[in-house]
Amino acid sequence: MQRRQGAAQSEPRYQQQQSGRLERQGEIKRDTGSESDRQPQKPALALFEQRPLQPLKRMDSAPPWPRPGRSRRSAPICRPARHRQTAPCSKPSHIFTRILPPAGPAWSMRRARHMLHHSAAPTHRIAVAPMTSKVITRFAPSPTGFLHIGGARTALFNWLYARAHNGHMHLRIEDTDRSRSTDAAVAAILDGLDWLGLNWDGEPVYQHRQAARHREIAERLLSEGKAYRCYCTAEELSRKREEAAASGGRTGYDRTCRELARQQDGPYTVRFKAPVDGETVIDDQVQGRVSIPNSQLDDLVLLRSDGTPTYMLSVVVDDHDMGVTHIIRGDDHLTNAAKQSLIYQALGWQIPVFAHIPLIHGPDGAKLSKRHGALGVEAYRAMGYLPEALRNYLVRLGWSHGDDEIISTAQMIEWFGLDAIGRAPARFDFAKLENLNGIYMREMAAPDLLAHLLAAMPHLEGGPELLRRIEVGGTDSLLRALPGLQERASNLQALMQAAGFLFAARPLDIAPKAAKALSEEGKARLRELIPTLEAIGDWSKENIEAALRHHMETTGLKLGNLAQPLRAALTGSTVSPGIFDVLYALGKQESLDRISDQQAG
RNA sequence: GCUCCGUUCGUCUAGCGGUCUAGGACGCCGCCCUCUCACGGCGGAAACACGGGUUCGAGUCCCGUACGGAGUGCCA
Repeated sequence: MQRRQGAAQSEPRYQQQQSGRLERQGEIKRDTGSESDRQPQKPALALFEQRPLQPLKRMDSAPPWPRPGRSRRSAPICRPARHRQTAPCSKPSHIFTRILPPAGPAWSMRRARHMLHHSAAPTHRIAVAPMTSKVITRFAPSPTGFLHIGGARTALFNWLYARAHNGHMHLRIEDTDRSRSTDAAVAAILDGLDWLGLNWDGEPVYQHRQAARHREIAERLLSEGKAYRCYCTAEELSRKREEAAASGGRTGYDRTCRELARQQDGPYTVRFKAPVDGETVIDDQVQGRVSIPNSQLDDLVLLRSDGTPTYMLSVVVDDHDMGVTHIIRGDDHLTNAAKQSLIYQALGWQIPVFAHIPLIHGPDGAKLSKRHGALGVEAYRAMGYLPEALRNYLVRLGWSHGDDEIISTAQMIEWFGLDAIGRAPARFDFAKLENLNGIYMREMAAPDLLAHLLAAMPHLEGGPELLRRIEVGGTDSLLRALPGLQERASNLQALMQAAGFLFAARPLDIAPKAAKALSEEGKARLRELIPTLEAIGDWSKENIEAALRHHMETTGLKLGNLAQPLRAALTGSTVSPGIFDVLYALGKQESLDRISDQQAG
């Protein structure tokens, strides 16, 4: 599965183990009540002893059996070990791997950026264990709001996993709750994924359209005696729940209707007949082996009293029908996985591989709320972040590959694996995103950055207006200014604002601070400079700089004395790219005109 | 309440029983570069939640405590 290369010789045994593990998934351990009948938990050590003895330390390849997870309390034997660096690389090193010193001092960011800039798509795919079936993941958002950042990361992980295994990622819109689903939300999700570059395979599946199929499965369960009709009303249920909560008892359904002898009149829901005792085990690729007492699992509702299917039924049926092999989703679904396992079993269907990833928290450690960061991805676009930077930031939230920070999408696909996902929730940190975005912006070739900027401008604050001005003035000056601009901005919004002076109407508005530089003395210096500038034939950066430096030599001025008034006159601000760059970007005529404006004013 | 999950610098993380005097990144502080602002370079402060246990040896394994999170719907 998410094995990496380097352990080919131990593959068969691993496979065996793997399938054995899969079979155990979702199994129900019947609790007979008598101590002697109870299956004793096999200690980890006993399992090891059954295996051929091999030295545990310093192995050249990963051990063929799963090793204990980090702090798995229930059963520390299920999680495939992380073995990232333990296996020797059999394939030609990837560029990043190659330049990473094994244990040396930190390599410079400059070097990282260089690599980022020059890295090509990997030519060698990682060797993965042969799959019995193609990997199919899915992203299944409910269209009750925008695509928030946590959902975006879930989508990313699913996308990455599918791409890494040459599989497919499907998109399913979970809209079984018709009253809360909106078309606008669906559009926002599609648009958000599109912007983030997370393309899905095939057509999106709209869950509510499968309702007939879901109902059919519920009927089947009913006829097989694995589900039953429940005539309790919603009011009764909520009253019982409140009472139970008040008395500190179990809050689940009390199973009043489970053993009803015959059908009654009136509306009913269809409930799943869940096992009452024992426990359900799920083998999670991230959380490890988790067992949940069946007493915690309810006789959940499959069909509402109006005949519509609930989420719990729909996911199982759809995931099965869509051939989903790996379910990667937020760990708020962990207990659902147990419930769903029971349904899979009742239906005799193969249980997919589960991977429940921890949620993203806000800066204060609490669950993300709209107040702090649970913005839709379109908000990140509006703040001027690059999709590839956001992807890089997101993938590092909970997943890591050694000390690597700058990870191109091609590298993510090559390196991504479920085994390197952490179990602790991460907090969202704008400062780091901003930094990452700046790195990506600086590394981008000017024409590419220009394309990104232009595409983002309709979404930026003040972007549409500037866009109109750019349409009139053309992008030539912008393209010339970009190299100087791009290393001064860490998001497109700031970049756009910094570029604003290029398209400002004459005479410029001069900021108060800048006005100070345009004292009488400053203006006089500019006046003296005019002939020098006029004399420049070929308006190239080199010529401009040479002319200015010559001018300083003859006048005895320092660059600082000249640059600030010039900057003020040219940009109306005290902050701008290097003054030679500004002159070059603006062009000869515009530069001279702006200087003249100040002489008049 | 019950069930499940988690806890390494402020934040994201590396760590797979000895190589940990705990590494990297962001942020912060200082210095350098410099025409402004940035970029960049160099340096610094900063963490194994707590208590037991296992072991010759624990950040790493086990148990407990504290704290945090999730679930506990005719929501998804």
